[in-house]
Amino acid sequence: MAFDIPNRFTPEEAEQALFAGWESSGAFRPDPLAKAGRFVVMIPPPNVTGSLHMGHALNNTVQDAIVRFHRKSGKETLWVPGTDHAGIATQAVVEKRLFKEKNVTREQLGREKFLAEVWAWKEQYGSRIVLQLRRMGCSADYSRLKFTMDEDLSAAVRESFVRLFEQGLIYRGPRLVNWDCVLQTAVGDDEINHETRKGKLWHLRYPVEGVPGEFIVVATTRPETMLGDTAVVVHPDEPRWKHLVGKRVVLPLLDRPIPVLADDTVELGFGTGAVKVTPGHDPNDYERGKRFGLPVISLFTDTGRINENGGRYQGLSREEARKRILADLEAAGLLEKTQDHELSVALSDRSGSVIEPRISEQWFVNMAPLAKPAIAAVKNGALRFVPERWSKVYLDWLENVRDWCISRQLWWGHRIPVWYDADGLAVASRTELKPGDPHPKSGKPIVRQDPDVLDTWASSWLWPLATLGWPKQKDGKPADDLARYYPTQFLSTAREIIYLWVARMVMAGYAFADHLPFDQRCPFDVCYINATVLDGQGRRMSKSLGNGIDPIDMIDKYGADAMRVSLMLLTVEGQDIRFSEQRVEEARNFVNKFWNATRFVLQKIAIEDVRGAELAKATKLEDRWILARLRETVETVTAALPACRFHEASHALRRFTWNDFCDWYVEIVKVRLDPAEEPGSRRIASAIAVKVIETLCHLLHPMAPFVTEALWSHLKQAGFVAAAAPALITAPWPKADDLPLISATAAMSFIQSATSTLRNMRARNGIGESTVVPSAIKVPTPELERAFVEAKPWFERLAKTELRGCAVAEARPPNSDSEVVSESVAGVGEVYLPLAGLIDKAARTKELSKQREDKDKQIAQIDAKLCNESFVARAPADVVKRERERRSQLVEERSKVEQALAALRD
RNA sequence: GGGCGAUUAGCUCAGUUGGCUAGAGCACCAGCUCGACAAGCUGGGGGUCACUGGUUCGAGUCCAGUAUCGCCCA
Repeated sequence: MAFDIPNRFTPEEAEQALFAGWESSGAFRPDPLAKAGRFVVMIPPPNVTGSLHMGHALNNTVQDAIVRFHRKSGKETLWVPGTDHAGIATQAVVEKRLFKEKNVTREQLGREKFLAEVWAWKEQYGSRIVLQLRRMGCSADYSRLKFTMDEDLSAAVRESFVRLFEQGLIYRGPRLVNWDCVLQTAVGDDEINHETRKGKLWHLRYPVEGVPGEFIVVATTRPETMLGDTAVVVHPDEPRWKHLVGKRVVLPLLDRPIPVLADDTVELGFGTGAVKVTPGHDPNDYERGKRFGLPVISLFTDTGRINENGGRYQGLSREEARKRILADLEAAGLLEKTQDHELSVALSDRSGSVIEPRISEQWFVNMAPLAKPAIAAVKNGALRFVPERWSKVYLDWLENVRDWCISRQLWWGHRIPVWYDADGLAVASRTELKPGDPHPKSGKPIVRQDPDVLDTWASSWLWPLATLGWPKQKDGKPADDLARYYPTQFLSTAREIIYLWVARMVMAGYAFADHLPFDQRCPFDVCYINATVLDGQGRRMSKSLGNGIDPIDMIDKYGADAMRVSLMLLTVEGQDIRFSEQRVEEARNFVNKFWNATRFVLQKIAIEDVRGAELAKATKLEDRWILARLRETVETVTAALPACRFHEASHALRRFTWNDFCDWYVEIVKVRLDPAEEPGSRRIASAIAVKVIETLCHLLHPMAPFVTEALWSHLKQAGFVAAAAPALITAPWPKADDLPLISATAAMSFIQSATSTLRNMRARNGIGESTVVPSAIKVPTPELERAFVEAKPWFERLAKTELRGCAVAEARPPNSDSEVVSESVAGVGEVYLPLAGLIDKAARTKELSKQREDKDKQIAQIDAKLCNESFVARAPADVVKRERERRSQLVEERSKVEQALAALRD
């Protein structure tokens, strides 16, 4: 016994030490001596308040697999990790906590003290998600860990703002925004969830001016907004109302006359056919208002109460106002009817409150000029999406891009670098201005800084640039990392943020990476869009459903490798995946299978048993076969991994490891690994087993880094690994060409097939596995006759049989069961199992008759093709040839079945 | 309303440019403690490839339409 390792891989004991070993050896840092080019990846920075969910687990498994593959392929590899400050989410978390623990609001604390609290919170809890990435085994360069609120990244944000401001691409103005009345800030479209709710549709009567008793009826789901109506529009062809176009109606309760206008965007025949227009509180009406030049009335305060424009309703909340207004309308006889109605309600992602569209002063970026090069990048191939179809989503958004509201009425975030003098003249500045400093434009004293902060995306769109040091310069040249590692090669992310983040990063690349020629500024070559991880029943994982799976739980239970491998096995390009704990368990079983095969081999042999073996001189069938299969597997995985075909790579590895290596090769050579075996045979079998295992360590390493590193170190410790590399993580990726190109597939698959066939015959004749039975085989070719001479010992062992005869002319022994063995290349043969006892003739006759029927059917199908003149004339010659060969093989199979039937009758 | 995706075994899914008898894992049934592994081994059953047309010598694969489900945008 050369070496012993436990019979189970215990991730909980191994993972931490392996990870520490990688990190302390510097394996995660880029190797400037690497010769095969560079490979750089930016992590999509997770939210600093967050914790790892299955989406992160998948995305980071993908990145780590790709990164590890390229690192092992000899590239200078860098994966930059980090987190973003998630303005609104983080502020909400800290506010809630302060109120709960200290019963203070942020207003009571004041801006400075509150921000100190947020930083304290971040120091304490903000590293959680990064620690979780490390538990997954992510091989990012943690010495370069970045946070969007770091000083250097903040300087980048300020630089980008000032540049755009000076180019006139940033402006401030009143706009309809999504207002969160609880958090009292504008929120982005992406920070909103839409929910279908039951509500009501109220039909309101607006009296026509000067025509007592005549009304226009409008329908609304939000009657309280009527206080802000500035017009009523009807379709020009609407029979009920078209005669009123050009007249005015009197807005009830406020007695304000408003015009009746014709507008062909009103849906004809829908609802009452007339629409009230509230430009201050409805996005569609806002657009309408602009077209007609209507006044915009804002009705609500920051907290969602009716303001001074609401007359006697001032001070009421939205809910109270609705009740009072409906009661007052009803009393005045102006409420025609109330219907039940389903409507879509916009809710704030963070506070859960109903979003109020509201006019407010905000900062915007003029996006159209920035979008142009980002559109061109995809069209000219500088940027490629995988799967390709996502490029359409990207282009659709960019081609219809709207200006970006970048201001948020929050405290946590990058404060807008704009200062005002007493006249309100704004100036953007790279350096901090203080009250009293002269205004760079007017010379008058500065009186205040803009109170707002920037949208978090306004920092994350700079991520690939800012993490590498932009805009810092050294002697007029870009920072070292920026010059060396920008642009990157690969981005892996979720489809939800294709426009929020991906598109904006591309824009920022073209706008700001001015140390490079324009056409080289795209921040990454490939954008891989991940699958969505669904639960076992195909539902999204969500907190409210409680169906989420915590990846850390999976790691605790099954190990990081198992979780990663399960995701790799499930990840088919472009398809969503249904994930469940059972999948992790299956992957764990696979990891353990490989572990145990290695354990077995290492128990049997030592380095002395392998020395001097030359794989290229292997002559035995099983040796040549497994080396050929190994070579194929290296080729498959080496092609599939960098192309993000993770399912293909992982399945090829599982199939080869389990079904070829463990089930056949190891079983076949078990005896040859024994010290009693003839040394030459033992040496070559041992060397091949070690070669397969070592190669599999490399191939599996990107998806299962821990177990492969652990096994490889066992191999190394036992002296089996010659590589100079200190660890598998940086050891060179195997090359298919280093494996001998020899094959024995046809004969091997015939013998494998014969083995299975005999096992099957034993089972159906009720022969237990401990009984060795005699058998005979009729083989199709003299070549197989020879192959069997060599393979006989292991065939007998694997099929638990004593092979009495094996020849082309082998005769059927009397009173025997038989079965056809047919392999497309090797040909048709037959396995005989002489039975001492009785054969169930009736049952067997029935089975064989069914087989004969099947053969007849298949022959008839082929005949139909071959008799078809256009098939013979038009199908490619090799297809026709294959059909002819197949037919003769079937005829032979049929005649063997016929013979078996005849033998039964005797 | 517009766009995208899916529909193949009981379940989850593969299936290259159309071409051998449509595959895998799980589940199921039967057997196995054989000195790597019961997280295992051996054998087995199970499919009208959603439906209707079309193109083609040939369609799970290409085209059109229908149905159902899911996602995104407005």
